[in-house]
Amino acid sequence: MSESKYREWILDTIDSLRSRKARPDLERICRMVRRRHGSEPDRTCAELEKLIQEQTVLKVNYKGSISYRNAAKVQRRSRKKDDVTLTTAARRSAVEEASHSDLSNGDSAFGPVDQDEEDLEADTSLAMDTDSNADEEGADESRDGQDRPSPGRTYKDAAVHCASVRAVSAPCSPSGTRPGPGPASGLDCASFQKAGERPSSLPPSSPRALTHNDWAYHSAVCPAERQHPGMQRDKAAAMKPVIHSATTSPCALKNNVKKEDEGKAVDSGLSSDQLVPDYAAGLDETRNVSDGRPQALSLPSDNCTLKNKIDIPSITAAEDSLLNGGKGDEVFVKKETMSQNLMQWTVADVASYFSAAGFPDQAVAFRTQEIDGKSLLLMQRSDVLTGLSIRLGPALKIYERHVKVLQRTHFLEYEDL
DNA sequence: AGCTGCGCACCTA
DNA sequence: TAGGTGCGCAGCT
Repeated sequence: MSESKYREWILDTIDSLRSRKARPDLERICRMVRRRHGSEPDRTCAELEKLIQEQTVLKVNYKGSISYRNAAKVQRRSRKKDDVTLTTAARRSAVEEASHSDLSNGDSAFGPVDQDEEDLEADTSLAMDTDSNADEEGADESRDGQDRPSPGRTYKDAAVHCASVRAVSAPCSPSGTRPGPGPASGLDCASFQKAGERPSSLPPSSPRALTHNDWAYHSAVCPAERQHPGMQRDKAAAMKPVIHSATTSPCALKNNVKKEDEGKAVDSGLSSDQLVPDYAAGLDETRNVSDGRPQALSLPSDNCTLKNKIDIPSITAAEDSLLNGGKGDEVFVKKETMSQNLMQWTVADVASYFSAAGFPDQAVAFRTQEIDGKSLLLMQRSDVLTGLSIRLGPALKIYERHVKVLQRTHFLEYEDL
């Protein structure tokens, strides 16, 4: 309701700014929305964040400053390359359809996501400092406590509050500090929503869509990393290895995955575009992984169908491998086992899974909503974010790290079989 | 003062 | 060459 209203306002505002050749940045958007509709900048900012998460709006770093794009329009731009990407994209289509169909309400704002990002996923981390982590956090705060008094807050304050991004992105700004040499570096942080976000039929705002120096951020998820632009690179670099080892070690994928990654590095050169969806989620995940949490997620219930068959890392690795062209048999086997079971998960299994994944509170919500394996496969982003009445933070993590991964893996496997 | 329109330069495909 | 983007400036309210 009010959300769609905001969505409309914000998109109109972005369009309006664009039409008058003004940069659709946070400040202008907030100002215009306020002037036209009387909405508080904070609120506008929060809503904008949501739209970014949905990819209805793309957040990009263009010529050194943050701009927002109406994803529905951006995506019209580049199709050619998308066609190329379709190879992989097509495979995901099933999942993607499921996860996006209602999300974007036809806006098809699937911008920043593209397999390119997947390709880059690993390496891109280097370039991603740009991001807006603080942003997210700020936005989250706004969301959590929207009533938060913002007396006398100016648009700029809001901008700062919501998009500390700017400060953060400064380092990679135009002045040439963009991480990484040349455009190739532009691609970075990709991964975040990497796979599965875009219906194959929507070549949308593939990275290419945002040309120039656009960097799309998915500002929703990934916080920490982005906050420290300076250290991000290092951090990311440091993490990379962690990711792999942590991810692969448990299973036989190890070698395959590693090779894939090497390949990725190369590929990334291609897609090097500018799109930089917040891939922090990935890093975030990484962190968890290294913490040893989700990864070795041994399924909780003893009687459940999942039992010891699944472990997040293996799924992820398998997926990565798959999405990147990996063909390790082991991967397939693993996945097969996993998704067959997924169809058989009971409500209790699902709850146990999330509980074991570190979301005990949210697991209750799944149980309450009677989400079993089949339902889980049908869940869309919006279902997870809003349908379970769970907090946005964990909801995002659950969706991006678990639901989406499970769905993707399941459908991919389905196609492969 | 703030909003709007737009010429123009820049950039990518 | 076409099309997207946005700076910078002038005019308007």
